[in-house]
Amino acid sequence: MTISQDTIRSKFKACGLKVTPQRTAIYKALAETTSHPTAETLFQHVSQEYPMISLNTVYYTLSTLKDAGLLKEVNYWHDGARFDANVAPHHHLICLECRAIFDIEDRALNQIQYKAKLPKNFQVLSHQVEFYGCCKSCQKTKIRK
Amino acid sequence: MTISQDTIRSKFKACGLKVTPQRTAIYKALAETTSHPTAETLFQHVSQEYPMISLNTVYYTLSTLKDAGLLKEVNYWHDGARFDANVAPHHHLICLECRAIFDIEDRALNQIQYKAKLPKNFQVLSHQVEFYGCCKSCQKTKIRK
DNA sequence: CTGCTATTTAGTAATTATTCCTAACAAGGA
DNA sequence: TCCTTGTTAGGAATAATTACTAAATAGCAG
Repeated sequence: MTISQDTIRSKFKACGLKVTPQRTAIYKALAETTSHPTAETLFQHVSQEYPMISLNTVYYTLSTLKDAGLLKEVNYWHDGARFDANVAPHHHLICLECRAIFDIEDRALNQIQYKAKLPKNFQVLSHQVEFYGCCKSCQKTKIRK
Repeated sequence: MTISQDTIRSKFKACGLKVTPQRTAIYKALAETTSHPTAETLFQHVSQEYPMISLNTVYYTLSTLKDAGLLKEVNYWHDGARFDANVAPHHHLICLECRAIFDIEDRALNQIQYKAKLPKNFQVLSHQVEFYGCCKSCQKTKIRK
């Protein structure tokens, strides 16, 4: 799948972002794959066309595009592992403000594996549902501001 | 909530793990909280009782207990962020072997927020379902071994 | 109870992913 | 065309984690 320069241009314009070659190349590379690449992978890809590009620029650009809503991080959490001695299947509420994690026990959520349409050639071993939002105490803090 | 030394001892024995004071303290700290702490947080907590403990030991222990199935990582992914230009709600299949990520579009999964029993005082903004397992090509590789 | 061995621990160094800082650069409006 | 501000490149700094190694110790065999 390809995406035209014009399409990218208008997306950037709509977000008030300048249309630079590097930014365009990074977004294009991401939009034309379904492989959910890392920053490093994108850097290597874009480096072929722009050998002078810096990894820093890739990070900066990804951050900007994310703030603009043009991309998402699959794994919201790439910093600091978080551990849990509760090894039974359960799910989580995650506060985007303070990064608190709350448990959810819900039988229906444990069963979704059997209700969703999943490809047969992928062997599913477990699953986990993550709800993102704002916890009770952060809601209060926000109002204060 | 507290967990007895004996309970911990028998859990370790059942997994063939030696019962050491440090390991016991780390597991106890984790099992007695629902806060999903980081390695650093656990280190600080256990340091109060064992001032000589090293952060390294905490990592080693967490890794060992994880392999033994006595704990889980909430955020399987704490390394390398992965990006996606598809900002529409969708879900993922994640291969635990090669870390490949595949998209799942499933209307039912998009709706689970309204079916699950969630606490009212948490403001949910979005959610994501992650299925973990083994992708097609890694299944083949495993058989070869 | 004693000694042996493999596992575990602590300490240090190395690695990886990411962010910070700054000066040069360039997109796009005036 | 010029200016302003956002963007880029490069180098340094930071944070989380892993690697390496020698000393310590749990738990088994005798």
